[in-house]
Amino acid sequence: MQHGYRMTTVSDGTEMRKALRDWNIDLLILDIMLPGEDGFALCRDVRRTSKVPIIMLTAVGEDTDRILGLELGADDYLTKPFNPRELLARIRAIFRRAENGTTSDMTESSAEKVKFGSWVLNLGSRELRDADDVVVHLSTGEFSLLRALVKHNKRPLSRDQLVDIVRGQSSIPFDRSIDIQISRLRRKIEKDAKNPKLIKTVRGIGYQFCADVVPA
Amino acid sequence: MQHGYRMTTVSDGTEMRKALRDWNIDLLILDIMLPGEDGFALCRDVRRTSKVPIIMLTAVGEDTDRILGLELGADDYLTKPFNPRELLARIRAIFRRAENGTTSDMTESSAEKVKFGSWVLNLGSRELRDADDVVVHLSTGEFSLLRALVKHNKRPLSRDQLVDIVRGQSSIPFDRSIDIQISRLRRKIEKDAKNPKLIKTVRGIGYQFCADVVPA
DNA sequence: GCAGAATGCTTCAATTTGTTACAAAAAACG
DNA sequence: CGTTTTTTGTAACAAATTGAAGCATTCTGC
Repeated sequence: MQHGYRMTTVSDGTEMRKALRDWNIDLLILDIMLPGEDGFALCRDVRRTSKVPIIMLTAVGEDTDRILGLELGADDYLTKPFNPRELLARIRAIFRRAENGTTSDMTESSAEKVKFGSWVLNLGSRELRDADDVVVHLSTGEFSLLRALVKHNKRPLSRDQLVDIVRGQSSIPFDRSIDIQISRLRRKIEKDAKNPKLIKTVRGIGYQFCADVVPA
Repeated sequence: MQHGYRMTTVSDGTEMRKALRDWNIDLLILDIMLPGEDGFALCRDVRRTSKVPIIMLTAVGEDTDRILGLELGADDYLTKPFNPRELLARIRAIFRRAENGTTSDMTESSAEKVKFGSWVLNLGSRELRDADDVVVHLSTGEFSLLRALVKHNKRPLSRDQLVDIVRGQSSIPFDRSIDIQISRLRRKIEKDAKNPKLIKTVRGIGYQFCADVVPA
């Protein structure tokens, strides 16, 4: 324990992943110059599964490196040699920002099941159940779309964003496929597809999931 | 609009406070070397009333300054000369962190619902309900406009401001589209559209939302 | 009251979105 | 493999939304 923080030191990427899995890590300080794996690769890798704040640490002070680190998902960047007090200040700044937020780990913050309206969506088994616990079948695309909307609850998502999330690629200029999927999804989950309460259209922007989503 | 961000430039502390009051600022980039007030004082001052993220910007690269800035509540610190791409990366990093969180403004209790007159406007589900809890359908544009008016309650807003808020772009010289949207909105929410009580016209200026808005 | 300006509002065309029907693609099955 | 079923996307059209044009109305300062 130092300055109120408990810390664990690891020596390579494998140990890091183990620590992330076995402990509740609130902040990661990542040295780019690790033996074995490259720090950037590690950073990007962590970002795929977790939102844990990352401070990159390195002797290299080049702009491009710092930018690359930040763009890969690091939250801050510090160049060696650094003043320990500055590190501490940056750690505090990050926690101050995180205070508003939820838990940082996507894998556990996103509960296995979520509830909205009278529906329960099981994200693991990809099952959607109504109030009577009856499964409503969703196709792969419909489930992905719904998951994306639910995940970014109450935030309008552009068609491009949705295509990107659902299909993992940017869309062609006049792609209407998302509209059709939205239409199909609405037919399944909205009581009145003409007056959608869950998936609303934001004209000129895209779509927005409007219901409260709570872990269930 | 640049890189998806809309920005406003101010030249001193007074203007900054005005902008913070009149607009919904999501991020503050603060140059320490301001004329008049000291950047550090300003930073601490902003922190007293708001959680808006702050990036400090300065030519002084001394450790002590950077630490002081962070300890005063800045979220990040950038030394001039800086690479614009790094600033952009840091801005994105801050928003990424904030994404988990709630609204950044303490003064605005993150009220999901607001009440005015006999109406209840749910900002999350984009629904407007009357005294009998009946939903009155608003188009995307109507909702955006109403949200803008409600947000800047009791303050006259120019057409330019409204277009800017609603459509995220500055308007062309003789843009009357806001008038038409106002007209449509009045028809829906005013008891007597000829004698508007909620949305009043401020001749030569624009429009003003006059009712008391309270969290509900 | 009058002229000029600002605002209100109707009409209508352009754009955006919703949905149906159908074909292509993919998956499941034998 | 070929067949069947399911899923997905395209084309086409319907519906909703929006803003421009233009005239009506209201307001302001004489």
